[in-house]
Amino acid sequence: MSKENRSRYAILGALSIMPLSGYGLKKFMERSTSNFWEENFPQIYPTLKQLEQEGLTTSLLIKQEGRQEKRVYSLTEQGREELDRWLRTPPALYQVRRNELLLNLFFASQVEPAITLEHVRSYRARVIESLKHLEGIEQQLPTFINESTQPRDRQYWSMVLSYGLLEAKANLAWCDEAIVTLEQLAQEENK
Amino acid sequence: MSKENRSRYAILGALSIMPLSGYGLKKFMERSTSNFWEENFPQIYPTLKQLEQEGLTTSLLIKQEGRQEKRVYSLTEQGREELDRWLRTPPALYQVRRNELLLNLFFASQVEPAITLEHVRSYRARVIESLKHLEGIEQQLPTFINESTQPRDRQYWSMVLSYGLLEAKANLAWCDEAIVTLEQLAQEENK
DNA sequence: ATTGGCATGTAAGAAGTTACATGATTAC
DNA sequence: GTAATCATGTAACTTCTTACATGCCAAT
Repeated sequence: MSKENRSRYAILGALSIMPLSGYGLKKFMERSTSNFWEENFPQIYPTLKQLEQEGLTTSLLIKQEGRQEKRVYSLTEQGREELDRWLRTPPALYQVRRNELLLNLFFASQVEPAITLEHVRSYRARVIESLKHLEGIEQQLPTFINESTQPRDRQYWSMVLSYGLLEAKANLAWCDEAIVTLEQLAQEENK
Repeated sequence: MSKENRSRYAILGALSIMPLSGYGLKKFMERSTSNFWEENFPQIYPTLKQLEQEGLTTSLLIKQEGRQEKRVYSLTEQGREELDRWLRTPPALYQVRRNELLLNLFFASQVEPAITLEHVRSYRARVIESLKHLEGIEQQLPTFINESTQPRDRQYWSMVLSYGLLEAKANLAWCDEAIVTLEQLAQEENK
């Protein structure tokens, strides 16, 4: 439909690994791509319907014992082609990602350094959390592969993971540096 | 008005450094915060009007020789308080930033490694560009200060800059690592 | 003449988030 | 009984981007 809608490709990509229901798609993303890509239900369900209308997916109602039936989607040949076409297209231009912490810091000379120090400290805590999360995934990668049909995915997934790890480590290093600076500024204030 | 609208604060922040017109605001952001925060005209002009209605800014029509007159906005006392209140609020929770390159890589086992290699190479070129840009700003920082009224900004701005530099260097290191891996995968394909 | 910078906006559409709405089963 | 997980969606709203629209001045 639209040119910029990349949710389609996230969904086509996931379905290329295994057929999934809307709910299953969300769970799949939470387990795998959540560090750099997520979709919510209000995006997933309408998109799945639309993809089916366009002939890129087909769905089957699966009956389950003691549980609500679910509609499981899989890629059609056309869907695979569309995914392939997108994979060959250079990813969108570097778009400025907004960073509210940096925006805050940019104007932070107007409040006491102790305030900003707190902001950076809690950011640091989140970076640590995210780093631990990624290291957890790193150890589970070999297991993750068994579930997947394509063993070649492993190398790609570990590249993606490495991106996150390097970035998190850089962020952590920055936090430590910034905290030292802010502690000094806070001390100077108290004199 | 709304809870999540942070464009307001980017604008209030910029005006706290110096009074600016809508056009001037855009230029100011391009020169300073563009690596982590940008606003477009369709956001800037309506927001400025709204801020004035709320009493957070006041404006003056400035006549210029041989040029169209401009409306220059500055913060009111109330505007300063609103900015101060925001500066004291912890920046929004870590929100997942979508990364289309990583999404592409995650599913990239389905195309030839040479394709993905090209994507990473052009990403690398953009990282290098951005790194050079940041290093340029680093050298201009002392000059930048003279224009500003608040000399204390310098330390904060250099912290913000350092964030960008560390991140860009981490991204670059990742690119080099990924390129080696992809070159190997591409060679294996050719055997 | 034509490009680039200064200057201000509107309209329309796309994208994304939050809240709402429902209901079954399983584990504690 | 109550929280968590499975399961599917809609409505409303906010936010953001692109395209459109205009016009002056300075420099090449």
